[in-house]
Amino acid sequence: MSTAQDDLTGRARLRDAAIECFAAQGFDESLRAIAARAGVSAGLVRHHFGSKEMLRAECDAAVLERYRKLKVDSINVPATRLFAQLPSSREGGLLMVYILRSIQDGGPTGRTFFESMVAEAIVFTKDAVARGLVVPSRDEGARTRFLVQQSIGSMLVNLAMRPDVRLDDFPAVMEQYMADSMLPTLELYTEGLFADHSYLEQYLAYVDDPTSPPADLAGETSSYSRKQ
Amino acid sequence: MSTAQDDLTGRARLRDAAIECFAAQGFDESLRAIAARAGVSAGLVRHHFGSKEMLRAECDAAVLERYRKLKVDSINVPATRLFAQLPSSREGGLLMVYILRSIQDGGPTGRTFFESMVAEAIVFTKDAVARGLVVPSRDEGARTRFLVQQSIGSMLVNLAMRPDVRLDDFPAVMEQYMADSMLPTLELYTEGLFADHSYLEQYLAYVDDPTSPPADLAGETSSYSRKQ
DNA sequence: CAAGCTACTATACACACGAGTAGTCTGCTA
DNA sequence: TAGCAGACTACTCGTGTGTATAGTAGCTTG
Repeated sequence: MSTAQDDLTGRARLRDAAIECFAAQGFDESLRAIAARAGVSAGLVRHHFGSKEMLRAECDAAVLERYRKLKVDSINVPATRLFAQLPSSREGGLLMVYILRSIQDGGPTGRTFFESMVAEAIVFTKDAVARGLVVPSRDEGARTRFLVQQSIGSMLVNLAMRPDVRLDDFPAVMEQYMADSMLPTLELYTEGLFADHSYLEQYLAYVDDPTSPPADLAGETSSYSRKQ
Repeated sequence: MSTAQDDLTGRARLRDAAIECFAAQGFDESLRAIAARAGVSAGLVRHHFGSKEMLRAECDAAVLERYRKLKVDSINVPATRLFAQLPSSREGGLLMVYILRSIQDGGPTGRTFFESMVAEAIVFTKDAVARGLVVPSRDEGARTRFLVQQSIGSMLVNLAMRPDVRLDDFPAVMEQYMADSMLPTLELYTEGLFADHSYLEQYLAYVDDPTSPPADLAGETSSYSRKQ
């Protein structure tokens, strides 16, 4: 077995450097830059991992494992929000940014992360609804998936719109995001956005009877059927 | 000036092909693939645009212009939602996907698109609040920016999680996204998510007096609503 | 002490991309 | 018909990338 000793040598240093480089710059970062950050030669990647693809696979696995570990470690430390409760520490911020990069990349790894989050959010939301903390939905699965998509997407856009992420301020990125989004999120989740129920009711009437015209935003004008 | 005639020749065909390739595959798509899609040689790019960067700059400008045009053309055709009302037609879907790719890319062009959307959403929301359609916020600017970030991010994640986008089904992508997200969006915007106001109140109390402990998720225990 | 293995470096190869150049074809004009 | 300007193609070049190979230092082991 190889845990503590190897974690000090090149292999683990290379993997950790790759995780940080991938998180900071994206998965197009060159092997030479990763090796330079690890303080080793570039050829060492092949010696230890065989290829860049295998290096990334190991990074993905390591991040997923650390993410699960961090999650179960904090399961008894309830956060103030439903989603994105973990990026407090540097480790959590790094993992979160890496996962966001994976989703931004669009590959199968990002899908795995995303589906994993959706799955755990579904059971979480189901419990919250059962306990009366969250209002029920007409389609729980669709709502939860949508909420996760929104939360992840919001963080992803926030990350992508930054000029450049310094390699060390992962927690700062996440903390500032939470500082900016906490109030709007709580407002939206608590008080909603629309002043009345007309849009929702009109949509429900429309899906129930597609011949009736759909809702119209500028409700004072004449509503004409848009399309079917 | 060159409009109708040149639109049939290589330059405009190349630009349109580049827009579709960038939207479908991202901005890493090679010039050869773009030229092949346009049915011309790769060297033509340099002849007409000078470099790939300049080609993309022209694509960005063209998309921005078409986006504005499509927006003002549909200003008298109110949509059913606040955001993302345009991707009905093929043109609208293509432009939307291109803009999403720009934001995914993270460059200055994406920032321009994003800030433009935030700016127009702010005036839009302000009007909606004044007309009583939307509930007011404690920080209108932050809320609107957050809502745009969420909407864009949700579409972006939805796009990124797809295995591959066919080059012709841009409207299908957007329509399916809207079909999946319409109900959850209307539910969330109309009915909110939390069953009561405790989380929001606790947060407001916390920011008002940071010495008090922050909110706790398992908050069904004591409801000390210490309102400011 | 010597053999051997492991971690590691340095260098080189193959490939793809964008960039650049020269030459050909086409259509208009005088 | 002659000529010319622009549209367009085919080819070459330099660079950066991932990959592969040869070789070296250091520690382990019989």
